[in-house]
Amino acid sequence: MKKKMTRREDYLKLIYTLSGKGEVRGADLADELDVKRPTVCVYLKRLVDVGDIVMDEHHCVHLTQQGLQIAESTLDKHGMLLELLQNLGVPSEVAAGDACAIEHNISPETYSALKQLLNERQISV
Amino acid sequence: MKKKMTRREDYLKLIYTLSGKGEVRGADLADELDVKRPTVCVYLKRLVDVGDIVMDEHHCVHLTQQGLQIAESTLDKHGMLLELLQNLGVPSEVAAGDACAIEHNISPETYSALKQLLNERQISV
DNA sequence: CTGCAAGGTTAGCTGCGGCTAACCTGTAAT
DNA sequence: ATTACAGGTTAGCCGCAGCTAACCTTGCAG
Repeated sequence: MKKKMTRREDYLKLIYTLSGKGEVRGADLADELDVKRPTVCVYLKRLVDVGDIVMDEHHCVHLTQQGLQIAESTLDKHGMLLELLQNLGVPSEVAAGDACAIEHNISPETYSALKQLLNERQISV
Repeated sequence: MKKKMTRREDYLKLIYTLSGKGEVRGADLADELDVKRPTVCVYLKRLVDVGDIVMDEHHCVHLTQQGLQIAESTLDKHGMLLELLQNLGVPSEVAAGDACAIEHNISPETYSALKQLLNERQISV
């Protein structure tokens, strides 16, 4: 029975995003994820263990190739879902929340089907 | 911070479904949910506490009005998602799994939007 | 150079939803 | 009537992802 790291994608997505704005520290993550610093500290050690990130000598977080791949994949799903829901008329705020909730749980098949649906609807505008 | 009973809807859905086939016992639930009997036993006590079910003198499970409402609402979402995904070409098995994963997390707005989308597509066949 | 504030870490706790081992109970079969 | 078995329950454990309190380590201002 493999245990699911339910917040893994949330951390990696955020690290990816923050990486575009400079060095990523635990306190930043805690702030954005709305959890406390010790929680982040402990979780980052697990992400190091599974090979998603590395920490440099200044405690800054960097994605590994593996972490980068997961982050990009998750952000891609998130973006697709957000666009689709907005296209369907769901208010942006609500759509963002739903996209976050759904993105961790869709199969490749559903991803493809929804993406194609989005493409059709965008073309037909 | 209210703790989420993440499996609540799964239990209620299943109790609702099994109720149509006779008395519902804990062992049946354990079997279907793929967890052990003690796990079910403990969880059922929590469902009693929150007012979703009652247990009769023979240890059989019955939905309260509240539990019934949640079960029906969840099954409704599940059915809608399943139909939609199938309509979009996602294989039934996969669609069922995704519907299960998504049904717990969609907002009323997204529900409405997806339902309307489904209606449009069904009409346009 | 010193000291404080910001941020990292550790220890120890919580609730959730699992598990096993062990025990209790009630019905059905011999 | 006895017994065996199915099913319910209890106790005690686990890992996850939170928390607080307390501590350690900086780096920067003065």
